[in-house]
Amino acid sequence: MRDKKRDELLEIYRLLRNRFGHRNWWPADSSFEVIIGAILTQNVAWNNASKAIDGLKRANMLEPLALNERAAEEIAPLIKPSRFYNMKAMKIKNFMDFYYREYGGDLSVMSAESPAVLRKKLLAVKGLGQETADCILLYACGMPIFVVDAYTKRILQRYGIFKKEPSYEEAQRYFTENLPRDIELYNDFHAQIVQLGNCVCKTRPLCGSCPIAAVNGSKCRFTITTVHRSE
DNA sequence: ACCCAGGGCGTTG
DNA sequence: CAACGCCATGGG
Repeated sequence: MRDKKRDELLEIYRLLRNRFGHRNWWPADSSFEVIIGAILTQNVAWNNASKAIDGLKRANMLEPLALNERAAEEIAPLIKPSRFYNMKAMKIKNFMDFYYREYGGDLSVMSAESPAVLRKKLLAVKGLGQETADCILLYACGMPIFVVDAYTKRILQRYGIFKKEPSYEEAQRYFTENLPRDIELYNDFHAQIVQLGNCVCKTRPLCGSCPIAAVNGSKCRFTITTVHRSE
């Protein structure tokens, strides 16, 4: 059947959704907070990023105008829990410069760009890579862009869809070419994958050294029905 | 005392 | 392009 890949992906999503319920992403009070959160959560547990967000909020810094006026040195101490805080303060700074220079600090103006153009512009901001840019496009701008992370690539490999871990582009292409162009599906699918990564068994089901979710010749089901929730 | 988290950049080979 | 080192906190 021509829709075999599509059905397989939808089956993975169904398993996850059935296990975890709708994830209702992105966890934030505003779209602007999504953008800052996307930077702060780079290579760190969400718990840490969340603390950094609280730090900004307590200083009344999680607003475009306030954040735009502050130097990176003033932002850094507020986001220490997010790890790599000096780098991330500079990344936030770089984004704010771009945000005001190009769009006057107005998200609706930025969101009026075409997804392809905006993606390219975001990637030109130092500190925003593909995953961060795509998180902004999908979760802040509501654009139909599938977000790939380390877990996503591992799923494709451990399911045997790819023999080795695919590149970001390969993984993204696989999802967007085989799934219906459905923003809500893109939204929750990625959230489900992250939730799976946060589950605890012996080790995390999708962590690099997980013995349970390793390829075993047949299709890996991640022991979805047997892993425990981390929450 | 480990290990790893919802990455990205700069530098090598 | 792949494979590194670097950035440098907090929870299990």
